[in-house]
Amino acid sequence: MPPSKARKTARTIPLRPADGGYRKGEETRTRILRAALEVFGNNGFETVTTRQIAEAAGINLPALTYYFGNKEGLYLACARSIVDTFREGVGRVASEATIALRQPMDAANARKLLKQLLTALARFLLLASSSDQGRTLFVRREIASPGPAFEILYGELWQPGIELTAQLLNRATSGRLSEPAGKVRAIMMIASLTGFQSGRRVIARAAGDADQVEEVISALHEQIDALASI
Amino acid sequence: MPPSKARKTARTIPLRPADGGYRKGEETRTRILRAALEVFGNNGFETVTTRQIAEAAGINLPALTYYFGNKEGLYLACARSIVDTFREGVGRVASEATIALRQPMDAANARKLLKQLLTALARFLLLASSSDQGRTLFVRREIASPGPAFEILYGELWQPGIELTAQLLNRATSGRLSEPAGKVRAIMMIASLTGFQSGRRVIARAAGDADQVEEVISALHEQIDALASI
DNA sequence: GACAATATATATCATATGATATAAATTCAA
DNA sequence: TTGAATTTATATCATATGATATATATTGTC
Repeated sequence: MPPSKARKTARTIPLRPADGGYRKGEETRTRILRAALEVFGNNGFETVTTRQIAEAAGINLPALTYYFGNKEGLYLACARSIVDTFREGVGRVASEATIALRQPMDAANARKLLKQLLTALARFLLLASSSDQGRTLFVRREIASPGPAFEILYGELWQPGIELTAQLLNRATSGRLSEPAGKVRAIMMIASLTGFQSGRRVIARAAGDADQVEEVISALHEQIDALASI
Repeated sequence: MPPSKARKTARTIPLRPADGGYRKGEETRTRILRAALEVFGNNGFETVTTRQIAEAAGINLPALTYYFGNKEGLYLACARSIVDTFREGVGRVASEATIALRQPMDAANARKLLKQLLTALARFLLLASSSDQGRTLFVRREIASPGPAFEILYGELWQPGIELTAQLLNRATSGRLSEPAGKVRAIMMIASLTGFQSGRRVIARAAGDADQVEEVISALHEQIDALASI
């Protein structure tokens, strides 16, 4: 992290706005973003160099500044993009569960919603193309040791996700699982998913990707079913 | 990562051997190692600067070279130290389980060993002083996106840990859980532990640290009990 | 097709960083 | 106490990196 060049004055050349401009510019912008998502997915903020991203995107270095201001700006853009992707993937199910929670709900129904939510999350996380799996690593890294994008990812993904899951767990056990206890278990369940993605290296690729995912889902469903007899 | 200074010739001044030397030197060595463990625990390899470690250890920069050769040497020393600590913490239980596996074992007994193993791991991970918790982050980081210490941590901790757990799961279900399926679940269980440590921020500190750990253990025990009726 | 707006490329800068050469200080066995 | 072995400190280096100034090229509207 060499130059931290205190930026006293406002930047002379303002960065390209995300919307206006020529079409080619828009394309380049997304090219950079995609490359950055891939590279930042597998390596932390400081590990990645701007030149590395530029090369991966097939552009030159100043283009990065032109489109995103600086390295951190690009990193934050990645975080926001990741949030959007998660919303596309599991936002629907999450919203339905959130709405359902506003009314009374019997335990069996809560368990059903919980299964739907975690199944959707499992599929979204584990069936993503291997180049897309980096986004989970990105989130995990920021949550585990906060970097520039922590606020965004924690506030938009992690906290709401845990809270929703915890509430469903509370209903699923007819309140026998206290609120903090529900959070503990929510974190464990979600961590078992995201952690699986990183730790699966031990498993022979032969096992079959889809089979693994189904096994993961089975395990989660069993846990949820077991809640009935807590 | 500025100078990568190709080291053609052998180092002129050999690094201080880990054993011989004066007593003061030995103390300094461990001071540096402890500081590095703390700093590398919370930040990745490239994020951490050697000056940062030197300051944390209260020594000057060349001392780092003198004792560990270079940044990577220190990082690897941290990894080896972490392996040792894990062995102190859960090696006993793990060894017992490994030995027991050499003979036939009924499912109930396998579940008992599994509970012992995971309980020990949970206590070791989650009841560590907050400055010691960094070691789990260290391991998680290396497993998730391999760095200089991957080989050590994967080979000495992750793989054997997963494999042992998977075998116990296999016995605990009287073979109904196939070998790959067992590995999937082993990874999930262990990831739920290590991930909990990182993701627990959401939970109000008020909840009480020890209570959280007991809740984690309860959840694991329930999962293990549920194996009986798979 | 002209020409303002927008986008890309080249060259260069300042600095934080890992590392070393070298000198001064400390330890401890004899 | 002396003096070689060992440890600590000072000063300095080479370079990879984030960023900018500036020039050239491209786009699309009139």
